[in-house]
Amino acid sequence: MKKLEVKKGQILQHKGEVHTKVYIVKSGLLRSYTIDDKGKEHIFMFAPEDWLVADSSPPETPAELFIDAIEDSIVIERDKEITNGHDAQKLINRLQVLQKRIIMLMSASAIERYEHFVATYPDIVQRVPQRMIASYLGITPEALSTVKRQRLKER
Amino acid sequence: MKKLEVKKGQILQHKGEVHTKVYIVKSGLLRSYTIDDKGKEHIFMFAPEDWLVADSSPPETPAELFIDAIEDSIVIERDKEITNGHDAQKLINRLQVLQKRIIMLMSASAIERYEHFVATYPDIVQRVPQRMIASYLGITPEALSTVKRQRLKER
DNA sequence: CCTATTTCTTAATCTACATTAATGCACTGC
DNA sequence: GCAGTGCATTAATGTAGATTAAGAAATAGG
Repeated sequence: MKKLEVKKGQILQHKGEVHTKVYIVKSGLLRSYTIDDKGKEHIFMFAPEDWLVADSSPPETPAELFIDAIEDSIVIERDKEITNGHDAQKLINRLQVLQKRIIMLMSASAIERYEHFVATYPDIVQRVPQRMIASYLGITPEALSTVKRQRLKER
Repeated sequence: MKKLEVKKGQILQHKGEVHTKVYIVKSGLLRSYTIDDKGKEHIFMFAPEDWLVADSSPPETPAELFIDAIEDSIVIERDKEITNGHDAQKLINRLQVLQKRIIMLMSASAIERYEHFVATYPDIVQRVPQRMIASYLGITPEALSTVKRQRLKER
């Protein structure tokens, strides 16, 4: 359990690593993401202040996610093993977030996903480049551009 | 904490209900799913023997998922509150499953998702109708049909 | 500052999957 | 036993979003 100061762009965890840690963001902004076999990047989550980022794989198995800093950040690094009762609630919160995300990905169009994202994470929209939002939504930056244009026309 | 015997097709939980329970499958097969605003059904998870199904929303908020039985089943019903240390590991397992599912949905094509599903849940493929597999994969039954046809040609 | 690199936008074309519709098949229940 | 309903498959057509390409705008770094 130690405090880290990370610079924008710095990588905290690589895909494939074992015994990866849990990161609690005190200030700044982190993200977790994968790179698939075609070399494409897919953002799994953003983690602003007070959020927690970690790969959900068990400590002994290789991580599926990279974690890096989108802004200069201060984070607390912890071992995965420490799971007390207080954490159980946090785990359930995370489950809920992931459940919502899956339902979104399965049932909503690009426009709907964008609307939902803007409504749910208004501050993050301002802080990250468009291409990362596109990556989070599961679309290309070009598609996000058109979505935003259509949105403007409709008012 | 009680034992339930449910018949094929019986609904255990409706979307919108509060204070929903956790179900542990002893035998048979359950599924959780949502119905979107366009009236379309999307299967969130299958739960065969020894799996656990539940909506991840906190007990007081309305559930997002329906849960019903695909086969006659025997299940244990439990309250969500009871979360002991032993459960923490189960929660982490679930997180991992959901994390994998999100990455799949974002990075893999229909064919790849089907291949992965067959490889990961070979027994479930045999037990559920095609349209439910399609729904789980996030595609239409028609698209699943073509995927399977292409697969046969390639051998 | 000024240049270089990355990011964003726009438009043209392409493609995976959705939609629609028709047909054959299995299961169900009288 | 056979009508009725739901399910799987096939094929024709439609469409959201991907890909490709090129220019404009923003950012970074010396």
